[in-house]
Parts: sequence; C-alpha cells; structure tokens
Amino acid sequence: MPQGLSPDELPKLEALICTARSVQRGEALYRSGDRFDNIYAVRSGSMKTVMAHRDGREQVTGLRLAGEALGLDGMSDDVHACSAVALEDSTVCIVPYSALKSLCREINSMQERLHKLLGEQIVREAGQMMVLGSLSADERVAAFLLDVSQRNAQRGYSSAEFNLRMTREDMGSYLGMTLETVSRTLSRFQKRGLIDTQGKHIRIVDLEGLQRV
Amino acid sequence: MPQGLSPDELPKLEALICTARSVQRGEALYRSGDRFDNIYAVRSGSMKTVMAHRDGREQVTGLRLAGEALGLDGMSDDVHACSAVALEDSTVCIVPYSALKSLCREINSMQERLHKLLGEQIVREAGQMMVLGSLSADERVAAFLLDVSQRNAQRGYSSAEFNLRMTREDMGSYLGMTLETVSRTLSRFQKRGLIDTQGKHIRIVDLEGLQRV
DNA sequence: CGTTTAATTGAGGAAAGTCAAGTGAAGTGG
DNA sequence: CCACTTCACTTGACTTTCCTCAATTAAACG
Repeated sequence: MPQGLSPDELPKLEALICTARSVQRGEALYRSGDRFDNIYAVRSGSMKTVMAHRDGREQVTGLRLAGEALGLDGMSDDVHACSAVALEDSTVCIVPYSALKSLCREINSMQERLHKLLGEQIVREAGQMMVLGSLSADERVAAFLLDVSQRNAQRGYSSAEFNLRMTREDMGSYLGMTLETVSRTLSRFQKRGLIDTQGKHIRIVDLEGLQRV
Repeated sequence: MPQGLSPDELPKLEALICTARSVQRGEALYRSGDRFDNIYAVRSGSMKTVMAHRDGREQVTGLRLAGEALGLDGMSDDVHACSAVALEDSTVCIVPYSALKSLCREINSMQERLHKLLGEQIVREAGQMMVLGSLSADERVAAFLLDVSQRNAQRGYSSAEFNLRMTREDMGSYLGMTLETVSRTLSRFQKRGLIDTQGKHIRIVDLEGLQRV
C-alpha cells in the first residue's frame, strides 16, 4: 500500500496507523450504514464486501486479499455503503481517514498514492461491470480465476496455485450467477484440463487455455 | 460540482477551469488509452463512457448527464481506462488534474469535494454491479429509469419526464441485456401503465409501480 | 424527401436458473 | 479423539428467461 513514499515520509504513515485489528471468519469489519472513520488495509487473510438491495437480496461486490485496501465505499457520504466480512480469520491495519486527509495535504506523494488507490478501485469496478454485463458464465469464471491469480502474483505469491476462501455461493454472487453454475463450470474446466480443484484449493493447469475461454 | 466552497474559494476553482470544449454527437472526448490530463464536468448535453474487452466487445459503463463529473477513470495509471462519447452535441468544462491536485492541498474543502466525487463514483459503480449481478431484466430497466429520473430531479429538471439520448443498444449494453429485451421491456411497462415512451422521450406515469417492479 | 439508422415485434432456441437428491468436508461437543 | 451435526459442494432433470434471427415499422439526418 505505501508504494512510492520517500524514506522520511514512511514514518509519518506509520504513525498514522494507530492499530491493527483482527477479524474472525464471518465477522464484519464494518457494516453498511456504519459511520465512516477509517480506511483499512488487509494485513493477513481475506475479506469480501457485500451490498444489500432494499428487498434484502445481497450481492458480493468485492474481494480483498492481503495487501489490498478496504473501506473506500464510505467516502461519498460518511457512511459505509457496503459491509466488509472476513472470509477467514484476518487482520487489518486501521488508517484514520481524517489523519490521512491531513497527511495528503502535507505530502505530495501521499496524495498521489491515495488518488491512485481510488482510481484503481474505480477502474476495477468498471471492469467488473464489464464482466457482469457482457461475458458468459464460462468467461466470467475464467476471468475471475485469472484476476485472483494475477493479484496473487502481484503480491509475491503463487499465481498458479491458491486457496480461495469464498464459498461457491459468494463466487456466484460476485459473478452474477448461481452457485450451481459456478460448481458446474469449475467441474467442466477441470475435465478440460484447465484447472485442478479440490474444494477451495485451486491450481491453474493451463493458463493460456483459461485465457482463451 | 463546486458545492460546499466558500465565496473566496470559488474564484480559485474558476481560475482552474481553463476552457470549455464542445463535443459533437458520437465524437469521443477522450479514448481508452489516451493520456490522463484533465477531469471534466458535463456542462450541457450528455455522454456515455465505454470500455472495451480485449476481443473487441464493448460495454457502456456509465452515463453522465449535465452537471456530472467525467474522466476519473484515468487517475489510476495516468491513462484513461475507458472512452467518453457524446450522446448528443454537448459541452464540457475542462479541469486540469495537476492544478486540481495542488488546489486540493491548499484548500480543505476542495480536497473534501474531490474525495466525495471519487467516493460517489465508487458507490455508483458498486450499485451498478448489483443491478447487473442480481436483478432481472424488468428490474434492471426499472432501476435504470428511476436512477435517471432521480438524477434529473437532483439537477432541478423534471423527474417525471425526460429525454434519454442513449439508443436501445446503449441501454442494453449498460444493463447487460440485448436491445430487443430493452425494447420489449419498455413496451410491457407501457402496457402496464407504468411509463409512456415515444422513442427517446420517456414519461414516468406510475412512479410507485415502477419502484415495485 | 429519400436514405440511413433506430425501434418494435414475433418465433424459435440456447444458456443459465430452479428444485432436488446425494456426497463430502468441516466444525462442535461429548 | 471420535461421533455427530451442520454446512458446503456436486450432479442430474426440468423450467424459465433471455438471446438470436428475421421481418417490419418508425424516426432521424443530410
């Protein structure tokens, strides 16, 4: 998260991060409607963000792996628009927003970094709109696996093999399809020799094949 | 756009806005891949933002009415992630990003305003992900009409009656369905007495009915 | 005013959803 | 630590929704 800061600036960011917090699997770090005070960075584990329609239907709107930022959905009106729920026992760094704002006014590169973060989320979400709006079920699942794989690689983990702590239902919700269709699609990918799945453990066997789906 | 600025700050914003630019119907204000230099505000007319998949498929990712901000998709990596195309002859205000950044460091409320703008887009897009991921065709169209209606009201125009300059194809793309399904859905809404359409002109007859869809 | 582009409507087909049953994994308490 | 309960996942059969293709009508633009 703190990329591109000079040596003398890093301590200031560190001073900002008051506390770390641990969140149990299934527990909410914040809920839709909660006051927005902090931005978070996932330190270990992973989380999902969930948004609710007024009739109660819920949709997973995001997945956050270790190292990724969380909580930006509260900036628009000082109240969180979605809930953040831990997919496994996780820890997050807490960054008080008001302090971060001040720091962004003082330090150029800090402002730059926050802007990039916001911009990335905007582009990521637009990309997900594309996935939901124009891809078939197969394409959606493939795109999702490739996205997670790539994000794993970015953080120095294996891009070929990883644990996805989401349930099939979470994946389905995120990808706009039912859990059965997710399951069937994964099975089909396995038969075609594209991946190898055992429940939540996923290994990408044929990367290029998956990209061609 | 410049809400919440004090009287002495407004001139500074105005100084920032170097030029206005007019964009002809169908013309692109910027294209995906263009360098990101400016943020824009639609002054008159309306625009769509479009994102392309690598295989060429395009999806409409946003609609911007007069008064709304545009161009934020370039902040993440200094290159625009989508294209902005005029739906009718339009004009936009140009706000140079680098100057805006400086101003945000000087003026508290300016920073606040930009952050809100970014936060709003993040929440708006998450909302659209919900629409695409969990609503039926009928519900999508209804949600879209209500959204446009509400945004019209916000800007002081009629919430009950408006011109939608998008084609059925644009709407379909934005809502993740085919133009035929959009057309059929609108016809059905009309038969049910919810709306009254003549091509691009739309009148909402039964607001509550539309909300119940 | 004619030509192009957009919209409507119908018929048939395909993709994904629903319902249901069975299997496997994981967490809990004795 | 094992048995038990619960939850997650898989797979099949059937249904529904939406898409595709096609023909026609209406609107927009030069």
